[in-house]
Amino acid sequence: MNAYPLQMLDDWNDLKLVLAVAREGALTRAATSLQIDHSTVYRRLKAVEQRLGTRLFERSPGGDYCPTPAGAQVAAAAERIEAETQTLDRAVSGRDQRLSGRLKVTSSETLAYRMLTPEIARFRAANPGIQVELAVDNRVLSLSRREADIALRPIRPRENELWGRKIADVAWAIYAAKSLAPTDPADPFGGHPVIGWGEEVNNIGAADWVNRSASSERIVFRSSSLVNQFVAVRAGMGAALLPCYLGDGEPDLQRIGYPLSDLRGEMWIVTHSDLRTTARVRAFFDLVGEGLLAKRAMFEGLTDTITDK
Amino acid sequence: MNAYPLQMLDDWNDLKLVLAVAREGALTRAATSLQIDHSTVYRRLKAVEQRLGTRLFERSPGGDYCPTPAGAQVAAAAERIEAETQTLDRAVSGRDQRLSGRLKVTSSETLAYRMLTPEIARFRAANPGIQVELAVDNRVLSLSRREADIALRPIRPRENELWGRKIADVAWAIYAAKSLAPTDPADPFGGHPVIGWGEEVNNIGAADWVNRSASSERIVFRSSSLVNQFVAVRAGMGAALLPCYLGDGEPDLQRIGYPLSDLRGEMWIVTHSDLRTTARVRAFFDLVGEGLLAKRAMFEGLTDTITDK
DNA sequence: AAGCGGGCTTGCATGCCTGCAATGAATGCC
DNA sequence: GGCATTCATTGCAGGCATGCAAGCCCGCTT
Repeated sequence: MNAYPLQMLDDWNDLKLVLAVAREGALTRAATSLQIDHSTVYRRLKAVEQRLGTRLFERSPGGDYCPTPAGAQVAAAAERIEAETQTLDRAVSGRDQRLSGRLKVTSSETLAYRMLTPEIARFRAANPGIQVELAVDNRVLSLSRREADIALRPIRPRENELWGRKIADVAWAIYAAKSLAPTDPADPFGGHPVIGWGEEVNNIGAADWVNRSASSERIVFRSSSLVNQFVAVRAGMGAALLPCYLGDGEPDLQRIGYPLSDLRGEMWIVTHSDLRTTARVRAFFDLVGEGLLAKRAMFEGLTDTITDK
Repeated sequence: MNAYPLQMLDDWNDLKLVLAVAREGALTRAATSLQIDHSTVYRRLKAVEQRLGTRLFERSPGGDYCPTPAGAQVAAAAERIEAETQTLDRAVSGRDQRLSGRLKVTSSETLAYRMLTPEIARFRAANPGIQVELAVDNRVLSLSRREADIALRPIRPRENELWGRKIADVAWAIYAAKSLAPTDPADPFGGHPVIGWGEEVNNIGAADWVNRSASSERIVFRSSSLVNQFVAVRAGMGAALLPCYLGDGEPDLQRIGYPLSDLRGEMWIVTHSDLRTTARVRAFFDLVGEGLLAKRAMFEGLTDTITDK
């Protein structure tokens, strides 16, 4: 004579499962997103539908799982629950005072390539208990969804649930290999062939500038990766617009002209405000933040002799 | 280089676990409420706290688990999630068009004793695929929390998330054993000793009436169970106020006086509005509802010869 | 003070769930 | 038209969480 509710959904993980299938539209993709096997998804979904007595997805041949009204309803609820757990996850992590555990950092390619790795090495030496995971990704990973704990970004964060500090201004300049003799001092690119961004790249200040300043036929090599552009410059392929912290550190390169005053960006180190009290996040902010701050001159293009004139 | 969020709470059932422990305040009780073993709760909670890096409960000796701020936060979120799943559970059950599965019905003691069981037998015969579970409980089980699918209640439902139909008015009268000779025709209890409710019973119309109408010393036997009172009447212990559907069916009893016009109640069959489209709920409403409706005269006290005068 | 009882903690064997791998089916592409 | 790819489905073996049972600690009672 118990009064316990008769729950069909007594396993809350089933909701997660349904959500994943609804999002991905296929068992296999849902499985990879959940980091479990296809067959498990298949069997558990079957069990859930049987228990509920309702079909949650319409199976099209070719493996297309389209949610039924019931399935959509379940997925919607699961989505709300997911948001709840994400908030909770950050909140409880904010109480974590251990200097151990995982720490996921994301940054742009170039920053990782030139500036960040030595700082992380220092951090690791000081905090051997913390496993650092560096996600180099030119996409902006979501700190709210906890795709990373800390981001190093070339833009000032707008969302006010984020929290961070400015590292430095970022100066940009044109670079070419020293072995390449300038042919036209009046041209911003020194008369060299130009290395630029992919045609499809928009809304990035540097890419827009290059597209405006060099005619399409001058651009002999395009890459959406700044590191690739950098390598191309070093190989003497032409001139490219690079952040000074990337170009100045390379002895074989030289600047063509001064840093471009209208391209100054800002480098920020950012976390979610819920995580700023987490011990390992704070430690990273302190150590790496200070380390990068010490290299401020590098970011701002003040180390090169040209600017000293 | 995955961009998957780093979730500490990747197992949503952990939230359920924490909620249960927070609610019960002890591992053992939490375990029974979850219908799993103590040791499992112990180990899983330990694992969760370790993964989160935060203590969720303060252990007092003597086994008192008091939530820390973090634990309270988790429990609060879990509570919201629970509400979400309960809503969802009803919603998806509302789509269940099978005439199979479980069906939990709750009713008062007396109704089950006298009227309901034969109806359920009829229902079972008509729907052999449905397992009926009858929770006889004088507490009002929550249909919203899905402690039952269907309730038979002696009061008109107030909450507008509930849905139901009125079966009949319920008449009450004083009954005594036929073997007991009435001593005082002017007294509502015929001069007999009185059988009444426990002193602590309030807010039940019948109980209040008896307490008002009979002095405390006249009441020779008290029980919070109407069925017990009924048995006592049958044993010749005295007179009691009983619903007519309970008293009239018993050949050894006789009414003392007419049904009390100021105690007419209403018998309702009720479900959650989300469940009214569920096939097995609808079937129960149709079959049992009709069956009880056919016995309306019994509820309204119209079968006894006294009222025919 | 000693016995008792409730609740937490831990070792051990079982069983279920999971991952793996093979099979089958369907679509798109060359 | 055949091949390659993607996805669903099912048999099978291993591992991990679970339940069971015993041990332990603490507070309460007599």
